[in-house]
Amino acid sequence: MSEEPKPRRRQARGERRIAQLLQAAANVFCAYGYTATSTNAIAREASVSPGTLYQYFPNKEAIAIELGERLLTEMREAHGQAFTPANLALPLPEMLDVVVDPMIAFNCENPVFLALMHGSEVPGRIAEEHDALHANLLNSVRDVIAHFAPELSPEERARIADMTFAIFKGGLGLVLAAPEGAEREATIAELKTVLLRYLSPLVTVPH
Amino acid sequence: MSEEPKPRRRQARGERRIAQLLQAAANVFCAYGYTATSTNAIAREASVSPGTLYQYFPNKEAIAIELGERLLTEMREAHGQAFTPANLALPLPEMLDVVVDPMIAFNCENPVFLALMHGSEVPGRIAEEHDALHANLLNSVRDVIAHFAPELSPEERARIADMTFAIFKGGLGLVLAAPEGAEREATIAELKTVLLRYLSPLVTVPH
DNA sequence: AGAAAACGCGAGTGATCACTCGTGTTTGCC
DNA sequence: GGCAAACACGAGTGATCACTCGCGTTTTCT
Repeated sequence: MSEEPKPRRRQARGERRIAQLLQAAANVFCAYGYTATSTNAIAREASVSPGTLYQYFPNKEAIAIELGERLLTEMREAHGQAFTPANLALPLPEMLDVVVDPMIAFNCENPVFLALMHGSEVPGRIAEEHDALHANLLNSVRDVIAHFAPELSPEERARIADMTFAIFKGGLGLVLAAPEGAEREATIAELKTVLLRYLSPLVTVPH
Repeated sequence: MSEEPKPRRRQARGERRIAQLLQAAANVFCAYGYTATSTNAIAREASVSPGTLYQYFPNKEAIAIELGERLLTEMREAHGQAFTPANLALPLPEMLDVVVDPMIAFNCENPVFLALMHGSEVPGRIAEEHDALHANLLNSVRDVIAHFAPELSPEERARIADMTFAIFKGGLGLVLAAPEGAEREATIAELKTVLLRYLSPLVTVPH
């Protein structure tokens, strides 16, 4: 039961290669999907030989795992910053702004996140972690809804949270498809309008 | 320029095999996705040898094409029945019922449709046909919105139609994920609530 | 400087997959 | 019944892909 069976000494060059390989993997995963992407294609995108790739990752799945874990960590940070008690106390329209904007921004900067998390073709490990994150996000949304409409039954709250999240995911796809600039901003505004119109009739607590 | 280069005489048994193979393909595509599905797996699911499969389809892509075309034809029928002038003249809540219900029903009966049309891993031919269908559906939605809110600018209408469709797709995923029965019905009702609350403030024409 | 270890390479290897082919069986037609 | 065509089979084939290995280069440590 040794704690560190492989205390591999890694040089700065190695860390750079890993980042470079993960960036290349993100690009090709984004373009062709996980299954259709070959490890040689990742190496080529990174301008590196296949052998070099396998110096840093034991197999193809590990690349997606590492990429997924880094993205999930970032996502959890964005999630934590978005769903703070202070933000939750805001009136509904402002609350939507401070919760939706960071989530949108994260996905705009990391389009591979959706690509990896969405497909059912991803390795099991990521799917599990994604499910956990998904459950966490849903719980946060449930809490928000409970805060604005405490008299709803848990079943109703759960259903509304599911629907709210589904709307967000659908709108997110539109936002990512829109060209950056005014059109994207308009799409984001429209998404917030949808959420506001859906949720505001539920509010029974004055702010 | 002969019109029928291969007037293959097909027996009833052959037609049955084709249907059987397409059904099997639908099952495995649905479970594992197009890319991860092997032709041998399709043949096995259909209790048939690989050679038999290739008697009816020239290659793997052709299976997805044929399946996709049959589904698209059915979908177009459902679409045509849903967006009739008579239905369009209904008040908004009833209009939502008669348009949303057939679309939901089709996707519940053919879950492989979403699986094939959604992934970017599908062969190009289906993606093209799907884009065409998508554009048609969007146009129909735009017409509906123009009917209820004629004073909106075309850009606004387009954006609202895009968002409406995105909401529907997101909600559709939830509906398919819900177990059949009361829970699914409740999810469908919730989806209609979303659409109603989003669209009703736009209505400026009395019915 | 010199040794050890990390880095880097790319042809090679075994497995898997889409697809074929030679052969045997069933069906439709006279 | 008998013939031709459609149907059915499954081991085999070439290509592709994930992954390896032997060897040369660069970095780090003393």
